[in-house]
Amino acid sequence: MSEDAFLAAYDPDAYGRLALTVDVVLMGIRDGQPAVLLLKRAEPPQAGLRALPGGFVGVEETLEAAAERVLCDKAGLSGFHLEQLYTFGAIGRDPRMRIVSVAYLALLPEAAFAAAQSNGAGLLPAVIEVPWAGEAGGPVAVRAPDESGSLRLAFDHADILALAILRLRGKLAYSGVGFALLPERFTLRQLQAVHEAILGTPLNKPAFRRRMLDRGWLEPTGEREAGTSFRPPELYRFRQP
Amino acid sequence: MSEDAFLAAYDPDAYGRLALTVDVVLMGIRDGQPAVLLLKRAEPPQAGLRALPGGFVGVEETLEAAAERVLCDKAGLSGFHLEQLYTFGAIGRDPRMRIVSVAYLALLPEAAFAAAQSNGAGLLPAVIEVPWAGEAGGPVAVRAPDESGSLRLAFDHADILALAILRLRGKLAYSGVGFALLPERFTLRQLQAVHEAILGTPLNKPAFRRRMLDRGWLEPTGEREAGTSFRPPELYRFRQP
DNA sequence: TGAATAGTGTCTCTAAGACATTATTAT
DNA sequence: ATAATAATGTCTTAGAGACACTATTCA
Repeated sequence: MSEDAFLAAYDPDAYGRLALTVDVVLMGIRDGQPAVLLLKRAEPPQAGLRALPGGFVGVEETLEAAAERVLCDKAGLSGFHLEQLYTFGAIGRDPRMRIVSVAYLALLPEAAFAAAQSNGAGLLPAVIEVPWAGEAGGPVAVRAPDESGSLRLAFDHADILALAILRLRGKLAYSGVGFALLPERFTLRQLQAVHEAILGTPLNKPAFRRRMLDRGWLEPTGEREAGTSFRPPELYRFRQP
Repeated sequence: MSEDAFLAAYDPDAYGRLALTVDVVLMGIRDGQPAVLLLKRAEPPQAGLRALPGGFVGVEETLEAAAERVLCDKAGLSGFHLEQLYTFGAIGRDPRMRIVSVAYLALLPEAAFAAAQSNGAGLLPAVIEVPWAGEAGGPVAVRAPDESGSLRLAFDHADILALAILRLRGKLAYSGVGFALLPERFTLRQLQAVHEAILGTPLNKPAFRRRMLDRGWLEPTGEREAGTSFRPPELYRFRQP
């Protein structure tokens, strides 16, 4: 049957219902480590587990608009880097009903990440532990800051988070995503710290500087960081090449 | 409102309906050029334009299963490389109703690509013209083989196709996707031709051979291509490292 | 002046491009 | 032998890692 014929004969009530949601990975750097903002589930199923903030997609709402709405409603934020990750549609991923979820990744600079906690409806930061050295990915552990045990994530949210880190790692080298985790003006040291946190490995300082400067991504502001001790580093700005 | 509260109060009939489909980019190499299998739309809207094969996602059906069903129903094929590309959810992308579509990319070796024409329900090959030299992407043109004018694609299918090529280009260097476009046994020349067709640029032979062999992806079969003239090239097999 | 951090110079090593050369087969 | 294509050797160049060095500021 052709798509048209199917569509012409399609009766939405003849089949069971299928819901579409977005889940947003709100990621930032906290104390030099990758971190994510999670809700603690109050109700069953999976009460007590941490979950990514999410919401249903309205019929007259773009997927991206739905993700922005979640970012605003749950974290009180707007205007940050947002990109689609992947769509999760396993049959039993939500025990209540068939829910297909489009996962989004939002990147927050340190200040916005902190602000989301005060604004937000119960969003709590969790440190992302990255036990794998940087290849094909694998399971990801999260823990509450200053605690040792790892938190369990609801539904398939651990998979979503693992994909977010993986995507971020992959895009870090050839795209400007790293800058979305920094304030408007930043030092090269801060930029390198962000890259090291995401990649989970130390980087070579001269090579890193060369790469970044040769890319043409960095615009020197001429200003230097105030209030620091010793030689104050130069502040740079991100310039889309 | 929390996700749970929303869900508890959620009445599927209180809102308008939103449909979920999959659209599949069936891609292969034809006469040394990237090509895609398209349906010619018989009915309005956009009758006469070419469209990607697609179908609705069943309530008890995985997204990937839906894509495989399309691959089987429309092209009579099964078991080929299939990966999710992106989810398209713009409001007006389909004029009939709100349809969110999860795009998939299927990669077919030359034989399967040809077979899909005879098996299939009106699938026709179209050559993908890649006018951009290899950077950030852009509009993609398709034309019928042996004709010069470019075909118009229905809905947002040109965007989907552009993303498919872009994804393929990006993954070619560091993943084994290229092998999905070749038969089980192939020569290094054929492999290089596939890479050149996808990237749209000639490659250096010794460097290409070194890269491929050093990767550990290639297993020599010890056999050589039969029926060719002059020195017959060695046949290799893809081995997941 | 010394401590601490910012920033650079330089050597080496690896990998890719360019180009030429050798190898193998059919006629 | 010659033609045609497969496969390799080698030189050069670009970029990354390692490491040591210089530069700048505060106490």
